[in-house]
Amino acid sequence: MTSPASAQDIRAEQRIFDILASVRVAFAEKGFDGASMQDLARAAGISVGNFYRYFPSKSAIIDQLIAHDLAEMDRHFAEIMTSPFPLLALKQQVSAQIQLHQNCADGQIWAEITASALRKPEIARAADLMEASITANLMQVFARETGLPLAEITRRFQSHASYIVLLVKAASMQAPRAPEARDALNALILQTIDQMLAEVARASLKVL
Amino acid sequence: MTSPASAQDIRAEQRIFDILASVRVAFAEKGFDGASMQDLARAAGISVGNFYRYFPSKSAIIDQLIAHDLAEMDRHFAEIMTSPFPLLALKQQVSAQIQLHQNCADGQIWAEITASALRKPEIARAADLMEASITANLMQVFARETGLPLAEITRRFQSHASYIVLLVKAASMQAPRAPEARDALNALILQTIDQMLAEVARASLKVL
DNA sequence: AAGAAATGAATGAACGTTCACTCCCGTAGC
DNA sequence: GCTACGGGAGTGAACGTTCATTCATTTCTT
Repeated sequence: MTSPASAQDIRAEQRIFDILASVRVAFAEKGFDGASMQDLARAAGISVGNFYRYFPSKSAIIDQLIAHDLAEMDRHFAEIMTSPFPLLALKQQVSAQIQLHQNCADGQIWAEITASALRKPEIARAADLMEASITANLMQVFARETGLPLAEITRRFQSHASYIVLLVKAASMQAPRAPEARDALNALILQTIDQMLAEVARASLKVL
Repeated sequence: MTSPASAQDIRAEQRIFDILASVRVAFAEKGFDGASMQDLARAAGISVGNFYRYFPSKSAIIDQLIAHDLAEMDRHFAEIMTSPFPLLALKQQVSAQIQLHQNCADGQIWAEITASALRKPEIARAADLMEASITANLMQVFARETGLPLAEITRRFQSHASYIVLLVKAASMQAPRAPEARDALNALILQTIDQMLAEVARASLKVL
């Protein structure tokens, strides 16, 4: 942070934070293309014109929304890393995320990001950055848990990390279904994730 | 089929088939909302106005596109069921699909369907129908392989089928990445699918 | 009063859809 | 053999609407 961050700036930042939270719902309901500026304005409770005081364009809103999600994800990982058993904390976090994402709008946003990342280079860049950040964080957790050097962890378990990301994303993007069917499916997904993490944990035992 | 299906009707059907194939690319490139009728017309090589001689509206095009995909999927399953070892044939089919979908536009279309199914009820209905059809087909394959009654198969392995569908979808929706990373990830996904199918196969051994 | 915050009507472009029209080809009348 | 004609195939300009964006204006805050 290079700026002095006056109280005014902080208030503006908080405002942007709030607006993004409101806007997220509108985007989830209608999609990035489908939601008009009117929709976003209505959702955020401000006028259309006022939007352009906070964001230079509609696509900038989307960019910041994704960046905001990335920051939050980093915060989660920071929490995980402070835990005495990071792998366990990770498991709990993941399990909670899968349950949670299906209830709030996050799954729809992820689906939207995934779809538009495949055709809009700018969003693809943001999505790649997010995946890279998450897998890098996972590498940190793995390294911490196993005591192995980061380079070796990366070489051996990068794909495991990518797979976990894929599974969490896919789980959150699920269409709503009957509770028992959803629970059974979630269980299978979590089982696979556990397997991946178990493979990582096993790598550390060999060292011990 | 109740209609006599004159030669003219057949030609029109073929025309629609061709148009859908062209339109699929345009939708993949710009998304369902992002692709304008002008874009679709250009992709199909016909005028905008002429489109409305074949489809009553833009959303009808999307509906028929999905219906067309479902029909093709059913054809694949019919092929699998004629094999002497359906489970093996299924494995090969799935493996091929995962490799293939990432190369052609199918992954982007799936992502688009997934995203818009979460917010447009009509598309959600079509997507549900597709998932139901695929899992039903998988149940048939499982029943054929294990010799167990369909009801028991469904009770025990419905979630396995849903999980396989989820994995194949997620695999095809992957953002492009380095070949070795992609292959490693695909291997993990296929490993999980193999596990699911192995669980099904094990059910039949208990009977023998 | 001064400046920041917020408004919503105005703007031109682009949207999905329609429609009056041309083109083409097989056939009937002469 | 030539012409007139019916109708399906195809066109692209025009329609009303909605879009993202701008800006002159008003409302808050201090």
